[in-house]
Amino acid sequence: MPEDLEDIELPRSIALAWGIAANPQRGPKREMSVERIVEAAVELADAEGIGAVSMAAVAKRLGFTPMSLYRYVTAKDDLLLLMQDEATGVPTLAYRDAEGWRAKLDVLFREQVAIYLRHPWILSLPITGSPVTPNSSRWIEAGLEAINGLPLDLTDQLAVVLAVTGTARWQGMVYAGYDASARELGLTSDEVATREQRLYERVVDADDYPLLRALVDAGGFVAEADPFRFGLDRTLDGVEAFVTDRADVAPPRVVESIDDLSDVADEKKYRAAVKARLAAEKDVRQAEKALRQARRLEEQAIREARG
Amino acid sequence: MPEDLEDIELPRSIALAWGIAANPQRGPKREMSVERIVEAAVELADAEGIGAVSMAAVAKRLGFTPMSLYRYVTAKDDLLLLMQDEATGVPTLAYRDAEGWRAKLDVLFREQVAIYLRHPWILSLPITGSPVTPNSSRWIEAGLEAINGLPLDLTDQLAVVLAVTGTARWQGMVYAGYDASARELGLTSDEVATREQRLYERVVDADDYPLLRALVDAGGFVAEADPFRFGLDRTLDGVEAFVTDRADVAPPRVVESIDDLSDVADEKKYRAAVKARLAAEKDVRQAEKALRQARRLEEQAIREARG
DNA sequence: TCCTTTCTGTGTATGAGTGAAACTGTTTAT
DNA sequence: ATAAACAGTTTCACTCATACACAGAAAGGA
Repeated sequence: MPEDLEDIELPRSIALAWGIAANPQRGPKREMSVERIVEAAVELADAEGIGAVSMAAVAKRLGFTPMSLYRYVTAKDDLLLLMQDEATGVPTLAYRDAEGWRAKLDVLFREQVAIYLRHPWILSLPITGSPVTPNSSRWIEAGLEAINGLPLDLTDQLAVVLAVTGTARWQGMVYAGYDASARELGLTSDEVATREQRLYERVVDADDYPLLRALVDAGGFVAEADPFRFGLDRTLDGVEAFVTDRADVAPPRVVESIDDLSDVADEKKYRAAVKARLAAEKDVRQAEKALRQARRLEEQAIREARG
Repeated sequence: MPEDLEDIELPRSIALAWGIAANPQRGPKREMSVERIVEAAVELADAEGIGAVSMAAVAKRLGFTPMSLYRYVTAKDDLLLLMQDEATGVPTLAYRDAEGWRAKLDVLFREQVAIYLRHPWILSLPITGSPVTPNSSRWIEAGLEAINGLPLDLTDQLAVVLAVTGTARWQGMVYAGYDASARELGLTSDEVATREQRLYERVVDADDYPLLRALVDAGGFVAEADPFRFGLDRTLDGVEAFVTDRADVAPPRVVESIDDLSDVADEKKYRAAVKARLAAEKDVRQAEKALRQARRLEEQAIREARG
């Protein structure tokens, strides 16, 4: 590891995001502020897309000349990072009211997707590792809180949070893509899906793509089912199975339990309670699964009775 | 649904991608070709990033003037779509040799990640729904083939394929982001991770982000574990559990079986299905009740352990 | 009080990008 | 043979990020 890694200069953009950048003491009064600039840029991006965000356009919206912005932001990339953090915002507290880690993660997931739909341009910004910004960090924190207490070691916890984030981002990309096409073509989202279905029908032949062709013929791209819902549910199923397996071996790690619970007599009772809860959650999942299956069978029976 | 959706004009870019664009009959011989242009553009993007891909730069690489490209490609966006399809390529046949659907999906997953690392600029192109291009379609086809025979209906099959694709894309984004930072800063990937770790250490405080801070202190961002591996494994676990549950009831659906569904009208079966569904709903309610009880017990145990 | 330093917002300039339109010369169908 | 269709070029109008020099404003030190 080289020397300079041990004491890194904070990049100006990150310092700005955390509000710990040095502010000038002398000179004329500032007429703008980083916050106002970022706000204006976000409004612009929301309204007309990220392509409309030029230094000149942002400055014009604020009533200043383009170059004046560079007194606040060192480069456009800085501005984009700050925009990302601003638009990402923080999770609401709704996830705390949700019962169980699955429901909590689900709330966080849906809020993230909603954000990507509200600010789709976030998805077109270049990613550089995980953004070390305050609001992004809050989402990670919330995700960790949602699964806190599960018998997962720290890297696995991060992996679960990342999986949810990634799924949200993926769904956001696809849906925002539909929205963008819709706006561009002047159609509704459904019509765009229909259009895509038609394109596939026109272009995918059964010789080269037998399975895809079957899927297209069955109307797979205009189905009302939400494929991302399914994917996330399976992922969480997998996590659930994983922690249920480990609940027997590894003790659950609640954040307070790190120092509080280890030396208490009732720890055994506590562990048993957690295990019971996990088992109960699994029971619920299984019962719900059985219910879904029963519903499918019923629908199939209806079709058969009609046909 | 509007009229024009019923018979859509193929967008020129998509027609080009499928090689079914009308070629001119008269006039001077063409000196270039769409393929050569796309190839040159991809080479440029691989070498110097998508930012280096300007019409002028591509033309220069081919020894022509910038405007000449517009005889082959209607706009830069077209070129970008074609580049994406070209760089995406097709899956190798390795997945066919893998045993079992999980291994097959895993091969496809890793190949996709590798592609994103080889052509990271793909990830910065705007997504418009799913790209209706030949190579993208081949990946979907391969994914469907990998899970063909599992007791999943078509929309769920698509959901599984999409989940794997999304995870690959997500991993690609994060890793390519690290690569990009590494190149930009002249560091190795490990050093970039260390740098990020240091930034988090500097900036995340334990009051606002207790769990994230604990993760950072434990070196969670320089851990050698692969969080994406974990996520994908859990997702596939979930899919496996899902199909195992359904295997008892639903017959496996191979592609040929699509049209020989039972067309028997059976009212008795339908009534039984409804009854089963009602029973299942009751089970869910009971399981949820037990879960609530278990949660209460757990909270009580926590309080006792603390007090 | 006055001067120096530091900072603000502005004006101007540069190099690079997309792409429209008009132009010259070539090939093919009729 | 002739006209239509086309290839590649040239020129032009526009937008963009940002470097640099400037005039004036605020604060600190003499």
